Amino acid sequence: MKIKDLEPERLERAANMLKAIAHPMRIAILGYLEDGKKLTVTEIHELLEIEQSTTSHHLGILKDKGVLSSKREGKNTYYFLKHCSLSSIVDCISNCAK
Amino acid sequence: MKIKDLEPERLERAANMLKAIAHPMRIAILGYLEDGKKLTVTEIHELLEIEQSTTSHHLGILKDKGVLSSKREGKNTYYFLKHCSLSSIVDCISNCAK
DNA sequence: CGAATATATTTATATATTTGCATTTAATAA
DNA sequence: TTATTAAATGCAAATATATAAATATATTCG
Repeated sequence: MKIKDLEPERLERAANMLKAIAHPMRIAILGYLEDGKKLTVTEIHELLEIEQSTTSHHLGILKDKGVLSSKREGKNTYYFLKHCSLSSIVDCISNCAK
Repeated sequence: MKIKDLEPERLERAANMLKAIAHPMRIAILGYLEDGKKLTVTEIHELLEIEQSTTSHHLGILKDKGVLSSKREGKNTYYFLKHCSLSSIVDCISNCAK
């Protein structure tokens, strides 16, 4: 499948997913969600040492663009990778960014 | 190598590369540069049917962030992928964007 | 040299993103 | 019910990005 054969809507969706990932904090979030791990908003906000609302915003963006899914359990909401193959994007880019 | 072990500067560089890629026109450009192909600014600007200056800007961003390299030959400047593995990012994301 | 062609840069405007504070909603426990 | 904890949302200010028109620079040719 050649990239150049992508229909415009799919191109747009792919660009939006990449745009969602393309932020240092959000790459770091994906880093914590490798290997099918599931974390709550509070856990991520404490790991990254950023505001709770900022964390929630970032997670919302990642979920909205189809990068993450979430599952509520009681008071907590767990976030996790929607497609586990997405980890490989960050692996690849971090290799190229050496 | 775990993503979560990335140092902040590398995280920043990775985010900038992804941000450079995460744009429909620039994904389309990468599409034309698969398999080691080299194209000039004019060729890309005609293929995508966007302004010459806009094309040059996009190519400049991709080059500046380490996604593309360029080589001048006479009047023409050829652009091409710096790391051919970068095609796989777009392949992966376009799969997930189904 | 001057003309033509290819690319890059400058500039301005429009639009989008990031962040955190304050607030709100949701779930549970006392 | 009220209090507590977890998460989401509305808002505003600062910052960043996209686009295109106009201009500048570079290379080749006559």
